[in-house]
Amino acid sequence: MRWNARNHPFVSVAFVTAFHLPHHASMSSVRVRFAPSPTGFFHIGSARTALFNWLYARHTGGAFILRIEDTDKERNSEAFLKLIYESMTWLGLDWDEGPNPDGNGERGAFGPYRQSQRGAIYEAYKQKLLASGRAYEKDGAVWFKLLGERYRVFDDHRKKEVEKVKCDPVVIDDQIRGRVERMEDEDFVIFRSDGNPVFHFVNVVDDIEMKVSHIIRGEDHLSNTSKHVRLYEGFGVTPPAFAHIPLILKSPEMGQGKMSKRDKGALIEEYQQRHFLPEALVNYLSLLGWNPGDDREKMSIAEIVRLFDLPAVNQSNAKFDGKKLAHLNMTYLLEQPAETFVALAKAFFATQPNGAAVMANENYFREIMLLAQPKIKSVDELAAYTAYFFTEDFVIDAKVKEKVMAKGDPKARLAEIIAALPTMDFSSDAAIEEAIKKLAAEKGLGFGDYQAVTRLAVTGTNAGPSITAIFRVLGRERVKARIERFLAGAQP
RNA sequence: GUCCCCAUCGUCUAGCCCGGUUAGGACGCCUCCCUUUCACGGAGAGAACCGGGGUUCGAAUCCCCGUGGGGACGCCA
Repeated sequence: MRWNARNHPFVSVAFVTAFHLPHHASMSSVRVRFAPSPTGFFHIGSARTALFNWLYARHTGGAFILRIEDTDKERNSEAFLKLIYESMTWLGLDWDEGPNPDGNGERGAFGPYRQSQRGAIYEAYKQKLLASGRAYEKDGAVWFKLLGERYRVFDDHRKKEVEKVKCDPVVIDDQIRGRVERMEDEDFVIFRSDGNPVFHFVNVVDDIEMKVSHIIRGEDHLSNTSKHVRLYEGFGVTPPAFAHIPLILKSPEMGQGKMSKRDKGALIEEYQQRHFLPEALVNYLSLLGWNPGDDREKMSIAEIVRLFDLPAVNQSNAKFDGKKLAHLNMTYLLEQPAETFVALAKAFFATQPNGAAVMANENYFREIMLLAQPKIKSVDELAAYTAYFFTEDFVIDAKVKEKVMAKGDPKARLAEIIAALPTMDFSSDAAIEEAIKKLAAEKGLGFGDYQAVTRLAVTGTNAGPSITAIFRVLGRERVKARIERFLAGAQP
């Protein structure tokens, strides 16, 4: 089915209602939550789920809750917890309720927001089920009891006999997928024999207690939803709206299946370290499984917030494309004001081993960064792209050298440049250009005959800012020294 | 194996609900232009309706069956 729930008759009323809702209306009853568990690195799939929840909350003027699902004592870690706060903050996904971003204390009227601190609540809900006969103890664990006739059957997959319950299928009216039916026909554990509640149980209890109105989560949870709906029924509570968003899959060159933590580009931390612009990442992520319904791609966060809605979310999984993300990052970089870009560059070089040396001369640094701004796709490319400005110890690209030296008499051109250098006007790019053009004209040559070889000698590459800008910034003496050294063949 | 979800260029997608398009855009790739290299920018090329049946004058669009992809089947979350 290629058309989506935007057109689904069941949700069309909800769509119209949401559409006419004033943005950031204070009276919105929408409450959504992002509920990660601090058991691993914060990856792109989690970020996208968080983003869609955040977007929906901001679009409707509802509340965005961060709840920490730290019931797995074995695998939790404080470091991963901190990473959740940091990554979300970096992405600009601020939450209205939940632990404070610095990890000290929390905000919101429905806390505590860490499941590890909600034991008493879970216990009370367990007692409710026990008292109403919807839960029972077996093998030291507590099980949720389905209603219906029981029978036993051999399960091929699990290689054992299991007890099944005859009951009606659970019907889920998903905001994105429409009507989904699924059979839930086995009792399931809600408290482990070690006394700890399991995910399905705490998830539902918390969503009830925190008055969550829309559960927006990955499609991998769609098959859990039938369990959750049965639990809501068991508590006598109407389930919230569900919206299962498509998954992010590996790109074809990465292989098959869901994007996993081991895949290149899967971790938010990675983009943070590479100094990607968070707004570019957010823009890209928003386009994975959603679009504004027209050809717009580059959008400000505010615009995405305004346009985003659940029925417009796609139903099919999307493959991750690092190239498109890089392109988007470049377009954002291109439009940064000079001061902002220089600040970005400073933040990046502050993390580099030679950063202090590179930034030693403020004006020199600034000029070079601005020369590089229109040329790079991400800030972390600055190190390699501008390296030869900050060291005499740069390498000559062998392949480029071979190519450049093969044509004409490049050594003669270099000698001519050296000869012209002492009287060359270095006051502006235009003056340098004029001088080189004059030299070329005298020899019956063109600017290009000097450009490539000079660039090779002075920078070691065939890519970079204009050669005139390089001359001016480097200064007469360094240009001369570099060309002389190149002619002497002293470099590797 | 069982159940659930999904299916338009290599990739992200528009079009599908409400049948009639030269099937549109973007990334990537290629060519050309601009140009002082490399980028940017501009122009263009190439590139898709998974297959088969139906329904219909007419199907990417509606229905069915395959196939393919993804997910779930834990005292993980």
